[in-house]
Amino acid sequence: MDTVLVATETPPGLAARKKERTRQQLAEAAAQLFYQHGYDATTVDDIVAAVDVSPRTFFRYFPTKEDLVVALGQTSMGSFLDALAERPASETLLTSVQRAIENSFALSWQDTTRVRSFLTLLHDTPVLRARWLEESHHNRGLLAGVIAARTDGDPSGTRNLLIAGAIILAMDTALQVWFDQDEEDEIAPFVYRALAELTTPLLTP
Amino acid sequence: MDTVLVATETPPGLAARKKERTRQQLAEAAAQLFYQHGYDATTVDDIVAAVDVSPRTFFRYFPTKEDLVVALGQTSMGSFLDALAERPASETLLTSVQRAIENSFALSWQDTTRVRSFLTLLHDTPVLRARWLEESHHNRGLLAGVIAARTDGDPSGTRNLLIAGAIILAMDTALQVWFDQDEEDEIAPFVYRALAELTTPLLTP
DNA sequence: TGCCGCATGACAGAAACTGTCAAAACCTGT
DNA sequence: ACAGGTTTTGACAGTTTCTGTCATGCGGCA
Repeated sequence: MDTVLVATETPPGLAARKKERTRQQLAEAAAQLFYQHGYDATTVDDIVAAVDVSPRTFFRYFPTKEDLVVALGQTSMGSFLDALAERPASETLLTSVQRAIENSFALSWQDTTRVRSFLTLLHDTPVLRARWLEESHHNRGLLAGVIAARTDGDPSGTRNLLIAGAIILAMDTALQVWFDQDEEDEIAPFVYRALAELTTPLLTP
Repeated sequence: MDTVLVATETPPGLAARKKERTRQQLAEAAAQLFYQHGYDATTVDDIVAAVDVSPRTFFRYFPTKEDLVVALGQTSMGSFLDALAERPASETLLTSVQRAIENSFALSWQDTTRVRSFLTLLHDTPVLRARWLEESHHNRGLLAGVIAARTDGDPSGTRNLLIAGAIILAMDTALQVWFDQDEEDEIAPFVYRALAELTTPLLTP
């Protein structure tokens, strides 16, 4: 996908590595503090104090405090879209989606306690939930693009937008239902079940 | 539209009316300013100056500046849920939804320029879009409750959540598509078409 | 080593909120 | 119409999030 097999590959360099490290440290510190004291009770000053950078620097990494939720929720939507794009258009979209999930989300769903922590944070922080929904909305657009490439090629067509939305909806709903039941079962089956149930939703009397 | 023919009716009282009036004035002033200068360029001070109340008072009516979007987007979701709840469970959910829409949303969708203004605001103000999505998320929960009452009575069941989500999804998508095409056609048909297309989404190869 | 560029820190400041308390407006009963 | 109780409002101080700006410093490179 990007620069492969070039011998003189430039390994990110010290500066780039340091930058990525700071970003990770900020996200991690924020996660701990959020999970411990809650989102509102945690100030940006608290976060930067834990990493020992200036508040100004924080906002160079994250445009807003809310945007941390995108870093914390780093599910592998990118890999999912890549995986889906590579599935043959000859198979059913439903199976393509399932295969793509197996090679992307399924991995991040292994760590159920991590997922549960994140969902808990979303559950009782409306402003973060809003920001997360906006992220889902964005991802829906990307997904519509991938689906369009399989079919008629129109990423703004009603049908493709609907299908993309439905897939995101199934994932969201499945996570919600998984979250509501307290068992620490695997997450993936919930998603597959939700996807299956979507195929005949509005018809029953 | 208000207080007709009842002599001894307790008309909300002077205070209550004044309060409602202030709320409306704030929302209206905000709408004008937002549409004219944009959301970010409009400060709370600007809004309260137009209505001549103190900034502190504004936050007693709207917890945050973002919450204005709920007042501006006052589509008749309440009436829709009421109307849907009164439809007989014997008819298809799809037709129940259509009938309910005819008696609620269809009316507010008449004013296409108003709807377009609102959608434009949502379009280029991510933070408002996020807040609006959160509102939709909330409404989805209410809708799931109404649907549950028609069927198995479990508002947290996967199926009911999915169906509720799908209906909201159809509306959202329809509005989006209507917004993207520039014609000032009626909105309702777009929604009905989206609802119809949802009945067989994931099956095509 | 010396130069360039980008990341950082240290301000100052705007804007969105929040708590608190006194003044004003409204409502109730006489 | 008026007194007393309740509710709403305004004023003020303070916190928190976020932004512009500029000087300093570190990493990259000749």
